[in-house]
Amino acid sequence: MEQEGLGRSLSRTPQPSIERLCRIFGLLEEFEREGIAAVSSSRIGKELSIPAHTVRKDVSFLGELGPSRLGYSVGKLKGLIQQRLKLEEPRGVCVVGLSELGVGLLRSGHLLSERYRIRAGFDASVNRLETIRTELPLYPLHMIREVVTRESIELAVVTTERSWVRRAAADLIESGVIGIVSFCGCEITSPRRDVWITNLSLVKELRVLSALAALSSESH
Amino acid sequence: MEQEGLGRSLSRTPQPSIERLCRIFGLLEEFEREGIAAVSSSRIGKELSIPAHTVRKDVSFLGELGPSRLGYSVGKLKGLIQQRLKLEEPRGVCVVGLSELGVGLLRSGHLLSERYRIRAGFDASVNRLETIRTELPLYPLHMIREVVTRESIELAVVTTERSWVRRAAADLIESGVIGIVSFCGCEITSPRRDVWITNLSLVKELRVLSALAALSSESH
DNA sequence: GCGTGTGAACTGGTTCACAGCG
DNA sequence: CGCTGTGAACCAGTTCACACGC
Repeated sequence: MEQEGLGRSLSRTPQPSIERLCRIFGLLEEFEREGIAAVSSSRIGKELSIPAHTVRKDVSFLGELGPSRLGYSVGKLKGLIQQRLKLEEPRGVCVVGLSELGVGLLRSGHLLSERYRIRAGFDASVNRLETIRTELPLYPLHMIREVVTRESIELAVVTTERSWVRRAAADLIESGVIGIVSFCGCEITSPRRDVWITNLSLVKELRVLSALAALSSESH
Repeated sequence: MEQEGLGRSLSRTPQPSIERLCRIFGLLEEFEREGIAAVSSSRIGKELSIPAHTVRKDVSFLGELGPSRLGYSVGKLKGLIQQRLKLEEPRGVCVVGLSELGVGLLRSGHLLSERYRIRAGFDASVNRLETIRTELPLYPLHMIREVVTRESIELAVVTTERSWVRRAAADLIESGVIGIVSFCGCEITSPRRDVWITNLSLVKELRVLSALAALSSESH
């Protein structure tokens, strides 16, 4: 006797599938905006460079979608992903480190889904804080714990310089953040199993691209 | 009779290994800066959350490192990765799309390795171009082909809004770019096998983080 | 026909385990 | 002994192949 349908847990879904489902979700939002009502696994696959059978397999991890064999209903599939991946509830976000890149992210926050509202910015330098013109509340680094707790911020994007990241991450985690995107050029690892960290690095991406290009051209 | 040592091609190295090697390379640069001369596979692994044997396997794809059984020489390993992954030659970079995020990236370009120099910025709006204060040369979008060719720019970071990405990517590719990092919130795919594209999206990362957090807490 | 859903088969990348060297 | 290097074993995730519904 096992749990069925809605109740089944996704905990044994492979992480790559979860990531693809998040990408699919973003694509479905676009389709919805364009007024497209139904979409096939192969269309999704083409758009995201994922084989159609992989799309179908990923979707099948979500459980029952109900019958409809002429492509997925954009709305239904989007709703299902949202529900099963717990993407419905809005989460407060903060930006830590307000150098050029940090400010850029802060200011482009309106491009994020409205589910991820930027609620605060932090920087080590009070002088710096004063020069930044924005309507968002800005605070010095040492107020992370107070503010993150008060505003129940759950996600953070960190763009400080190397020497500050670990400290900032520790403070964030202590204040109950559940996920961190680090964009500092160095990598940090999570000290706790219940806090997830993603490291992004433009240099790393540029390196991978040049390596791939160089290696693929090398083999004729 | 097969090719040996220096000559062996990396073309059958798994792509995940190539990516890890690029991350290892970044770490080694840090170690070098800190004056650390030797480092073990387990140290590297701990720093990057990669198992030590995977680090060793990845390194072994590079071929001969020469004998030294008490950890890797930071300098030698860095040199080897650089050479085998063709990371030595500097590559010109441009930023396409100068909204908040684009300007942030443009302005934080000095944080990139000096191998990746930003040589130009592009935006659709001439008005916008005029308001941006920078020493870097800025151009309207329609000059991509001319400028990219002239300056032999090989890599691009694109942060335009959705509707412009594909056009911009097409122009970039036509002008000989070998890799594109798209940071537009939507995904684009490469029309050519010899041009590599990486899609980055902050929203996607935030979604993955909340999904992982929600799912892992769900299973007690 | 075209499309999804899914157990079963497969495979590339990871992991193991141990030889070899300092 | 610790640490690298690597063929062989393994397995998670992908891919296949086919049942079923429109």
